[in-house]
Amino acid sequence: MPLVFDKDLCSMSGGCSVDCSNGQVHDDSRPTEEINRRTAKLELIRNCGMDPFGGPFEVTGTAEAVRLNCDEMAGEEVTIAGRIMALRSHGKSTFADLRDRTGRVQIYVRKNVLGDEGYSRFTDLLDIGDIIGVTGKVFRTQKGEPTVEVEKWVILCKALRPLPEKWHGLTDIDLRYRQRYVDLIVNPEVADVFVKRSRIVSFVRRYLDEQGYLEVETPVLQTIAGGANARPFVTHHNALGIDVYLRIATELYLKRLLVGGLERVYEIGKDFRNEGISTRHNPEFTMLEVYQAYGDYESMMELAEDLIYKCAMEVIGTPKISYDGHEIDLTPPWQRLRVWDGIERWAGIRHGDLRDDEDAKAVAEKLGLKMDKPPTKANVINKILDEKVEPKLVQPTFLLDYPVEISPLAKRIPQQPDLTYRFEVFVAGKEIGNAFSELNDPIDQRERFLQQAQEKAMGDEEAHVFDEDFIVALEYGMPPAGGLGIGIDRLVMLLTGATSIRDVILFPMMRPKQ
RNA sequence: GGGCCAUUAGCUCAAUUGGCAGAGCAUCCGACUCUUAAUCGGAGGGUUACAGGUUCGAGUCCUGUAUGGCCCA
Repeated sequence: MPLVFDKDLCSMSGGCSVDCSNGQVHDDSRPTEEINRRTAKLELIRNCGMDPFGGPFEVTGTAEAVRLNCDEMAGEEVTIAGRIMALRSHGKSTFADLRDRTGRVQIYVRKNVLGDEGYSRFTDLLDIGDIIGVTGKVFRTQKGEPTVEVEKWVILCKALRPLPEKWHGLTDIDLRYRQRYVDLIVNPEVADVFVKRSRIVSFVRRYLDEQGYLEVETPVLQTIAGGANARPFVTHHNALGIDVYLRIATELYLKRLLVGGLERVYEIGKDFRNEGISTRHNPEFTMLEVYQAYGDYESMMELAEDLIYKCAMEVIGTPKISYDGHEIDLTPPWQRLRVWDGIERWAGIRHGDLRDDEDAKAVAEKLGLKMDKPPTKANVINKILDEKVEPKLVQPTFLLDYPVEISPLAKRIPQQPDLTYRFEVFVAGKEIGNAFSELNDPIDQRERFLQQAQEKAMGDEEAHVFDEDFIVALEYGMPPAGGLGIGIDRLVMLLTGATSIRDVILFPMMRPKQ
């Protein structure tokens, strides 16, 4: 079907009978009519001596600067660049909204300023979604809107696809995640979340750097995926002819660095766990792990509450946050609650009632727990914490002194050797951190690994793997230390109010279409 | 893994009991030099996610598949 353009434009470009059905790609997934219309304009733009895909362009201002300093800048010439988000044409003049990284600003184009040709080029060649640069004087309209009256303009990139509707934007959740770039263009609050995320990560680095921690990078590809209880992704190294795993934690390598004398190290990076996807889980996620020689889980509690409190102050300016209907105050010191006190309080089970696997079976039955794993002591305790205790921990809470069975890398409490110096941090019922006094006794560590190997043999695919080399490292001597892990995605969720992890990950894992 | 729900124009959504598939925005044509969800007049745009089935007739009912969401495990 032939497209007919404005008569002036056609004469200007020396005849432009554009037939879009001719030689155009037809793909069901493409809005072909609109794409063909816009594609046809590329030639017209070139005929006008412009490059539809532009080149470098120097700006002297931003949308935000014009908006904020409109009156001071009135009459001044400014050059800005951005994407056309809206067009309001009035015949011989047109208003448009231009958006750059700082926000939106209105521009005003008039025929008696640009001339007949300049004006018709603007209206005929440009569409919503195109990126342009403009130069003009700042003024305030009668309605008070800060505006740039365009004297010169240039196209910097022609957009071939139309943007979603201006008012509702893009709401289809599937499309928003798959085409995050469109989401970012039309839903400004999405960009805000990722700006905050960047500030959070940047603050964490600054905070730790200032306290003398060294940022390091340890292997993502590992032959033994340890440091956590989770199933890894498997891949293959061709030259070595071996399977390797994507890491599930950085723990064991960072502790090797403590052996090596680095004393204060941290890593911020991706971990990968081969498990389900939910509002709290993405298969790849960002984890902070920090290790402090000569510290313990007490010093890690101080670190965790201070770091997160100061991070909130830095990024959102207040320790009081609203999250999922809860009003939460991150001001230290945070509540401390021993695991067994929590279990007794909310499940009515006492430490002495759950000593071994036999007790566990009875307890699971008594509480009516639906166990998807064998009802061992470790699994039943985990289940009780998951279902009965953790959801109650709305205000920031350190849950302390975890059973040794579910803490294979944490140091035992000498007076209660079935418990460890380990805590998890909960806010709004969600785990955001995990820490312990690190086990540095190689003999005990070997026993723990053996215990885990037994669990694995009994069918627990998430049990910790045996890592002989790590034990060798411990045999060289690792200073007593505290270690802390904080899920960066969870922290970002908390500080941005996001209830789905996918809202704080730019490109969350999605099943491919078709 | 199980249950429930959703999928209709580029986007956001309607469509009565199974009876002609619609609106707004976007697009195209026309008018308009201070609008801002601009306005006014006109036009085009659909394999109703996909594959089957029931029926005179299916967006609507049934079966299966795909993707997503929520809940449960």
